[in-house]
Amino acid sequence: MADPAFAVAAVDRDQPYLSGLNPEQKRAVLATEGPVLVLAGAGTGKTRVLTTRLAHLVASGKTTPFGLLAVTFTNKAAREMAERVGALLGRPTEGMWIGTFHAIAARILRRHAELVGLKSTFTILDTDDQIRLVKQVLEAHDIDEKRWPARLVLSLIERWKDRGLGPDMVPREDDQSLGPRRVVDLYRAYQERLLTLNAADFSDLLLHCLRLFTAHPDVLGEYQNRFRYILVDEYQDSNVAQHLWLRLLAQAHRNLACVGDDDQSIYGWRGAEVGNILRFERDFAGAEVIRLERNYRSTGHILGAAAGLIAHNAGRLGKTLWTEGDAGEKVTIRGVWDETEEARQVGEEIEAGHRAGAALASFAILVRTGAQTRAFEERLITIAVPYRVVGGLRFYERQEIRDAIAYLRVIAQPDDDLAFERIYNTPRRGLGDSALAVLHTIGRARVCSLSRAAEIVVETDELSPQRRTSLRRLVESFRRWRGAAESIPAAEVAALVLEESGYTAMLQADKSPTAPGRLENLQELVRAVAEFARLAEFLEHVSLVMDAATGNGADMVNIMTVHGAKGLEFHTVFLPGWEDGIFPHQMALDEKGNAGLEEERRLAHVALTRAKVRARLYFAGRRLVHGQWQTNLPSRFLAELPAEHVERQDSFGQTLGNAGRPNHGMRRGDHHRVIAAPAPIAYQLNPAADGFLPGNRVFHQKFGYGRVRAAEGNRLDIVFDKAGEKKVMAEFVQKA
DNA sequence: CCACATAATCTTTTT
DNA sequence: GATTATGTGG
Repeated sequence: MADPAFAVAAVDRDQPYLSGLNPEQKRAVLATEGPVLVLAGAGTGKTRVLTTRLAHLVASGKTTPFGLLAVTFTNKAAREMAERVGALLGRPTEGMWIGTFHAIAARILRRHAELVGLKSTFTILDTDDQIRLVKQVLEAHDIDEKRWPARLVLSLIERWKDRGLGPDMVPREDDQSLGPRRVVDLYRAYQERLLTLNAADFSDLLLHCLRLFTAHPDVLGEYQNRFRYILVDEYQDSNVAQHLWLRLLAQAHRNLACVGDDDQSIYGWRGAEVGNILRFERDFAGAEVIRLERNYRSTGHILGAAAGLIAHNAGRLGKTLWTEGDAGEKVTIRGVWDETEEARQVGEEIEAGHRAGAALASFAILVRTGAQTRAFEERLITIAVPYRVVGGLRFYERQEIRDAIAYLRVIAQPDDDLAFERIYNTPRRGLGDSALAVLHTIGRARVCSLSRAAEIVVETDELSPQRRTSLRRLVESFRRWRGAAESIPAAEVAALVLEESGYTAMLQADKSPTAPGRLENLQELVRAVAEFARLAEFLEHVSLVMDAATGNGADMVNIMTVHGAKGLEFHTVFLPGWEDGIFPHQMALDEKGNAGLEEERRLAHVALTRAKVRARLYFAGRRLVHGQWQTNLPSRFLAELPAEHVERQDSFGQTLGNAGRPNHGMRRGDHHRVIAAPAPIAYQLNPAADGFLPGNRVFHQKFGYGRVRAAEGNRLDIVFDKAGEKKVMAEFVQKA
């Protein structure tokens, strides 16, 4: 069964790729059969183990690349893994499935979409689309958005989805009432809407897969047989749905290796379930557990500080990182007056280090929240030190990029109403809410997309002449662009669309300082499209590979959130804002109590272990938050760092011991007592749309009374008493 | 329907 | 402080 070429490699008993691995790492590579859990602490060579293991499975002839599935959380991790495995094997990883949970689930789903009620061309929605969809659902159910913001409702829905629960599986006690409705009702409506839009959100990729696998054992069997060996990275970040998905896929061969670190689980707010990793041995009977504890990254003091901190968490699997390296410098703590001083001190140290010959890229400033980057950016600009903000505003999330993509989506997927709504009046073409309402009415009546409704309505007199002309131009443009998409390369289509839609012209006319940058971004988008032959392929890439061009190799200081820094390492790490309320963040404390605090502590642990040689912690006495001064106490985490590994370096001399300080977190959002609103006054459609005959007297909301001259299906030719002859949809008139 | 002004809410982290 | 919802006048 194995490819002979690989069998030859298996004869090579040397297995040179194993050299240089420590005993535990080697065990993790060679334990190929049965369930395996590799607990890999920070800096213990996890990636190396993962890639070597994959290479070993192939080189030893246990399977061909075809039988391998490697799952990661980020696209970056997937790319790196593919590259490194390819390098180890000396050949491309063709046939091997390496990708994120979502990308792999999408790939499977595209093949069997019909079995779950989707067309294989389904669109993958981003958060923006999701919010707009929830808003529509809220509106349709007449729920006050002030009391129940779309974001909140969506997060409730997402939490269920993360747990693998469809609308019919939600336990009643988990549901909440929103006045006349329950959240589950909205969830159900939301899912129905997604199906009619032929769309899936991110979580759906997995949920639909789960349904597919359970309802169609033959399909499941196909994948079970194929994937002889399954490998999962960052297992501590997996949610319940992902866990179920893996379990189904691994059932046949039971060769499932999960690599992770419970101490680095920092995505609980996104539905990640630490329990997955804590329960692994119970879920997969006979699992072998391997601990990687030897750290190759950080000095002794840094590891000691991190270990002392994380020891305050209960419910760990327990690992102790150790190193043979030097103790190095102690971790420093500095109290500063405010965030300006904080930024100034960091800036000075970077400048001094750089003068002494250190590369700028060896410095990282890791913040708890994105808003904290500003002070540092301002400071670094002032002292002319180049920096990059990693993961800030991502390329594909910029407004102009999403607009452009929305155009492409409507071309490739005429049913994509959300994309259509986004751009049908961008740039301005005199089409507002009222015109949109007409399209919606037709869309509902005819069970068709807005795009299609637009095509229909321009043949009638439903809209005022200016608006009809405007809409007709748009409809004709889309027709033309769709034709073009058949014959010319995708990138040319994109360029054509931006030009002909007037989008480029709109930005050129825009005098705001951001406009030139936006135009450049659009050019970059066209370049990105050029890497794909077909528009659909590009769109798939966009929705799944949301990470932007990672800053080129230029020598710059790195500024990013701690979340964004996971998996990275730097010589010197600055950790500002270690204050209660900031880090740990108040919201984490308020919403999830002790569990939230523990997750924050793991986050702090991740932050510290990014440093190879030097870690500098800061806390400020006061700080401008939302334009208001806020005074904070030093983070309780500071007091948890073992004294022998840290050094105070300021003259404030405040004590850091503040353990046991009660947390009187204020609860936000007092959303009880929802007032029942009256039923909506819906525009009543004439249910008997057909059946109009020439000569019938009819009444129209806008045009008044008239007489049918000709009828063709739903399209009527009516001579109105006052308004004259008009073409009108039957849905809009009543028999008089 | 659009442009401009004012008001409110926001920021925890992201595939 | 900045983005976004709402209101007013053309």
